[in-house]
Formats: sequence, C-alpha cells, structure tokens
Amino acid sequence: MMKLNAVDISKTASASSIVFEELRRAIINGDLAVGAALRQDEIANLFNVSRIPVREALSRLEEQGLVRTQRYKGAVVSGLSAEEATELFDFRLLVEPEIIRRAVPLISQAALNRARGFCKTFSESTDPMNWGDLNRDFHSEIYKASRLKFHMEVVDKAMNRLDRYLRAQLVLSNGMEQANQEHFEILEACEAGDADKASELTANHIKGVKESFLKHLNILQS
Amino acid sequence: MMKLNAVDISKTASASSIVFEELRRAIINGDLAVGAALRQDEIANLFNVSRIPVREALSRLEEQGLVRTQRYKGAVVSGLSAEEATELFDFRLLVEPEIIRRAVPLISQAALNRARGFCKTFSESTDPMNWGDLNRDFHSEIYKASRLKFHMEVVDKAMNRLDRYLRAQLVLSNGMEQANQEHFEILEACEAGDADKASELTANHIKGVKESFLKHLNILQS
DNA sequence: GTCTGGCAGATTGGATACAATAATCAATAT
DNA sequence: ATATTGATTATTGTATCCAATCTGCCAGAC
Repeated sequence: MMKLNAVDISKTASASSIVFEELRRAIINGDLAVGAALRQDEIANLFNVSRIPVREALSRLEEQGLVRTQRYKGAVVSGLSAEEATELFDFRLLVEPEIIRRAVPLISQAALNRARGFCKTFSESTDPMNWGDLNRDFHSEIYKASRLKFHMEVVDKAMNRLDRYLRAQLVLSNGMEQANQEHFEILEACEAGDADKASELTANHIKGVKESFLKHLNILQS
Repeated sequence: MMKLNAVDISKTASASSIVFEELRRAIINGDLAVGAALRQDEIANLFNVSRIPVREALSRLEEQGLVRTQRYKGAVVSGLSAEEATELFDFRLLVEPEIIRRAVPLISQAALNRARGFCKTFSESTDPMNWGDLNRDFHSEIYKASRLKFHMEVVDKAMNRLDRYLRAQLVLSNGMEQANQEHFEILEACEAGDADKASELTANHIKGVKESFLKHLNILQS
C-alpha cells in the first residue's frame, strides 16, 4: 500500500454547505445584524453560485433557529427576547454541569493539556473577536470526554443563539478577567478529578454570565 | 375591529415543507426502515414535485438528525446505537423533570382538562399506532405551560429519534398499562400543584421506559 | 382627503436542463 | 481465473428559466 495522506474526499464541502457555514459564522459573530434581510440573489452573487445552494443553506439555518423565514418574503436574522435568552441560560445551567460531571472521570491527560492550551491562549488574547471561539474550544475540549454527543449538540445550538450577545456583553462588562479565572478553576477541578466541584464551578460560571447578561440587556437591545 | 378567526396565510405549506413533514412522520413512525435509502427522484415522483423541494426537505431532516447524507451518495434513514439511545434517555431524564417542575405552578385548569382528555383517550386506545402521538400530546400539553420553548424543542428532537423504538418496545413489553397508570399519577400531582412530585414521577416514568428499552434492545436491533 | 384597484418591479418557490460524481459491469491483460 | 481498466448507467449537485407572490406607487372614485 502506498503511503499517502489520504483525505476523505467525500467530505469535501459542497457549495450549499460552504454558504451555510459562512452564513452561520457571520450570524453567530454578529457580522449580520438582527433583523437583517438575507436576499437569496445577493448571497448567490457574493459566493458566485446559483440561488439553489443558497436556499438550502437558508433552510438549514432556519432549522437551527438562526433565521426566520416567511413564505415569499424571505429570511431575516432572528434575535432573542429577554425571555428567550433567559431560557437559553437556564438550559445551559441544567445541561452543562451534568456534561462536565460525566466528563471528568473520563478525561485524558492529553485532553487536559489541550484544554490548558486554549485557556492560556484565551488569557493572553486581547482581541475580543477571538474570545467566542477560544471559550467554546476550551469548554468543548472538556465536554468531549463525556461522549455525550447529543447533549453537546444542543448546548452548541443554545450557544449559537447566545454567542453574539455574549461577545458584546463581554466587552461592555470587562468580564474577560473573571471568565479567565473561572476557566482556570474549572480546569484545576478537572485535573484533580473532582467532578462535583467542576460541575458546581461550571454552574456558577454560567450563572455569573447570565446575571451580567441580563444586566446589560437593555444596552444590547438598542 | 372585525371578529374573524384569521389564519396566517403566509404560513400555508410549501411543497418542501409538505414533503418534510411527511418524511419526518414516516421516519418517526418506523414506516421507513433504518438504513433505507431515500432517492430524490423516487420521492419527487411520489409527491409529484421536482427534486428541488425534496432536497430541501432532506437537508432539514439531516439537520434534525433523522437522516444521514453523503455527498453524491444520497440520504439514508439513521438509526441509533445502544449508546446513543442511552444518552437520549439520559437527556430526557435531565430535562423533562425540570420542565414539568416549572410547568406545574403555571398550568391552567383548561390545560389540565385537555391533558386528562389525552390521558383518557390513551387509556382507551387499543391501537399501538396512536400511542406515540397520544403520549406526546399528553406530555406536551403539560410542558407547554412552562413556556420553555427551547427545552421543549430539544426534548422533541430527542423523542423524534426514539419514538420508533419506543413504539415497538411498548408492544413487546406490554408496557401500555404501566405507562397509562404513571400518566394518571403525574396528572394528579399536577392537579394537586405538587411540582416536586410531578417532577419525580416523570423521572421515574422515563427511567422505567429506559430500562425496559435497554432490556429489549437486542430484539429490536434484529 | 381617503379609499380602492391595478399596474410594474422585485423577490421567492419550483420545474426543467445540464454537469459532476458514484456504481455497475463487461472487456482485457496478466 | 483474477485483477484492472474502461465504458455505461444511475444518482446527486447546480445553473438556468418560468411562475407565483409580495411591495410600492399612482390613478381614479367617492
């Protein structure tokens, strides 16, 4: 057998998935404002494709709750009411502590090292634009060990809807330092193999973000 | 202002959503076997539409985790491994008790009456094919009062993947009576306004189904 | 002045047509 | 006989085109 770095070419991106990924990124990032209309033609021209893959991307985005579509009227970026945001935090508060509790006994040293890496990069990063990704990389590196794929999938979905607001809120509230410190504490609990403590710290971490978020909500809504 | 039962005509079904709904129903119901290939052409002919709306329906189904797609190879109905099923039950075990706990203080008498109706119909129904819908109608009538839309959405997603197996399992295990009795107990706790009890009963209900499910798993897999 | 109806442009939903890829199978070479 | 190659067919991905619907505007009726 030849020695090649074979890549599974069947997983190469189709036009529709490229459009989907990029639109999702832009929405999560806040590059596309809430309420912005997504014109099929416009997007198709931007990506140099026809409207067909664009429409597929939009329908997938709707299934994710990131856009709302009305027949013959098109798609708009969907925002969050205070109630919806509160619910999403409550959901995370319910699920994430459980994920990490079950991850701790299973986590490998290598994963812990990687998590520490993300944590360090996070603490050294000054650009708030990277914050979202690094934060999620850190958490999901730990959560991954739980092998609870569905749990992670839906937490991700919740995060996707919150991320944009979290980013803005982090800048406003100067919460970077606190988040950073809490991350290290969580990491230490994981390294110590203390599942209950990691779970509790995670709950407190999310609670803190939630409260700070709700405090800044009126500012963000404007 | 006139008194009309106005229907939002912009929500009238498009071809793609009709195809989506029906395919979802068929998959959940088990009318389409796990692993069955979904040919775009075939489906398009069945519904007398072109492949475009079919493709949109399929991509939405994939986003829901009900089918798996490979580029240029098409979509197949996705099944569940024992681990995946276990995780889905664990997820329900985590989320549903919390939903009902928060629903009980908010539930109206009218909703309780409706729930009792579903419960009665369920107890009188002999056709195992209706069981799934009635069961879900009952639970969601109660959950609805919590106004936790996202929680309900993801629980629904979990149920969609489990339903087919639950139905088969219910027939095998003759669990109808037990399920029915547990439903009435939950309902009574709700009527008594005892949120903690309703939550605990729900947890036990799900636990029971989970155990029974895992017991019958080997039979179902064959 | 306000309301109604209808036209014109813009935009989406869907059908048809074509290109890219996978699957199948016969033909050939070793 | 077996393995490899090349052609044929089936199936998916995308582009182009047409039809259905929405939006904004303007003319006319009252």
